[in-house]
Amino acid sequence: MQVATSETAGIARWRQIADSLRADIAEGRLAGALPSEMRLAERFAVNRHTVRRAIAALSEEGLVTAARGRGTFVAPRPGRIAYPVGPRSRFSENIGAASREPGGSMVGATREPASAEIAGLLGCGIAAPLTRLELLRVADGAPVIVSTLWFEEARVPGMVAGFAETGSISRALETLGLSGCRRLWTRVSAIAADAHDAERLHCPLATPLIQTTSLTAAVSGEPVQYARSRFLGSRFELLFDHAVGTTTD
Amino acid sequence: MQVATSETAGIARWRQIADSLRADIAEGRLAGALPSEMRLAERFAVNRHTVRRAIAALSEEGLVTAARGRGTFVAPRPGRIAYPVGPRSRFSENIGAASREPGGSMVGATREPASAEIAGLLGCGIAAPLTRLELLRVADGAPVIVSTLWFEEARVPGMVAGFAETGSISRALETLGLSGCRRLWTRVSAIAADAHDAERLHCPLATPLIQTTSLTAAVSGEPVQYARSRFLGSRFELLFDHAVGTTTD
DNA sequence: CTGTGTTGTCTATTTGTATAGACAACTGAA
DNA sequence: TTCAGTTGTCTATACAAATAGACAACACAG
Repeated sequence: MQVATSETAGIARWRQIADSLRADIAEGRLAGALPSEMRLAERFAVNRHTVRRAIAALSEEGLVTAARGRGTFVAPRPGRIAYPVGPRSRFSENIGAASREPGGSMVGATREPASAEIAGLLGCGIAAPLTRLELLRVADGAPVIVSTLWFEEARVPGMVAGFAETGSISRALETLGLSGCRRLWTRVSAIAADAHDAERLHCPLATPLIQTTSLTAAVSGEPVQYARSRFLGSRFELLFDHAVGTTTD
Repeated sequence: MQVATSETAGIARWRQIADSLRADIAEGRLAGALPSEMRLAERFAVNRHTVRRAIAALSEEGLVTAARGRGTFVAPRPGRIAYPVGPRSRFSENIGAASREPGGSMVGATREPASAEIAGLLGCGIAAPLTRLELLRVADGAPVIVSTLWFEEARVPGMVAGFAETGSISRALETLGLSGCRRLWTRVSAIAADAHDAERLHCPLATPLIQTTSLTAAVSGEPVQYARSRFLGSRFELLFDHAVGTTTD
């Protein structure tokens, strides 16, 4: 709720106000009618036009709709999706469980040599040929997750065609005889959306994203997939249940 | 690596460049000497002065040091701390395990009535008196985590004094006969640092933060603590190990 | 020592952001 | 119908950001 008064840290005041209002909407602190432009201008200690600029941005994103004479209203929009993450959690099931329509598509596929990092994780040779897939996941038609997946070609061949045929990574793995794969671990950090991801996710530049990396292994324990995903922070809350005791200690 | 060319989305070009370079540094893609200002200006398709402005910001943050005639260099700085999160993971142990000096202080303590949300989580009455603590955690003297903790006073009395005496939440709980507490679950999202947290964490406004909420229970299963924490995204990577199988499915 | 490369500083201009004022057009309650 | 409240639009000005050019000061290799 605070807007930097003098030093703006390179972020326009209107953008700060838009971000603040967006966060309030995401956290459920703002719903229905927004305070009037004049009220918001007082609250944020800025000129009314600056508030208008912020609201215009939110309107463009579809988060609010303004009506002359009546006010500005938060558009009906689902809150954060509680997204469970575990050894076998899957996008379609999670989204379906949240009563959203899951969907997605492959937006890129390429072949590249394994970097030292990925080689170490997948247990393959440095520079071994990898298949790299770029997936865009949507919920109710809106893009929400961008993922980059890496598979070693020798061990997991034909994933591009497999995904094209089955529309699902786990089903494509199954057709390769790799059923029962499980995620070994997930690492989570937070980043700001760059122009590339912002375009894919239809969000403003520098929107906070949850970034995860994870390693998935076959039943044998052999790593089969390394993935890096970016979730819209305002749309997701990853849920890790410690009830059975995650063995980090 | 892309800077918005025409429409800046309310984020100054210098800020975008600073953010991009900061991310590269955080991900280990940039170390030692940075490309020269002229080279960076070419890469980002901006005037050299704009690059200088970005570097000035990073220099202010202590991420880089510039030397006339020699170039600009990434300051020695630890990468991301892999921070395990589980039922019993604790700040001091995690930071110590990462060979950093843990520290911290209570920066705020207040009493407030339980909101419906917190009442539901802690299993107490709405408007029941809560103790709310604000903690600032540092690693090697640098602030890295801001946490807000809530305890029901009737069940967990005197936490302010307890933390003041012991310097630790878990030890304060132990003096109340609440040993063996465990975290039941952790939820993770990503937010942008507001002016308040930015000041506490000594980071630029809107820096991406990992936000977690978690519920901790006594051995009896009775909830004793609800916490909300904000971690610097560039300094942390939360690690969730699924090896034993987190029961989210 | 010279020349190339790099950062640092200064001046100037253009563009974007923020502020200000005013009025139009619409809404909804009294 | 009137009036207070609200958003929408237009014009104008001040300040910050971005760009441009030039030169100084330093580093380092040949």
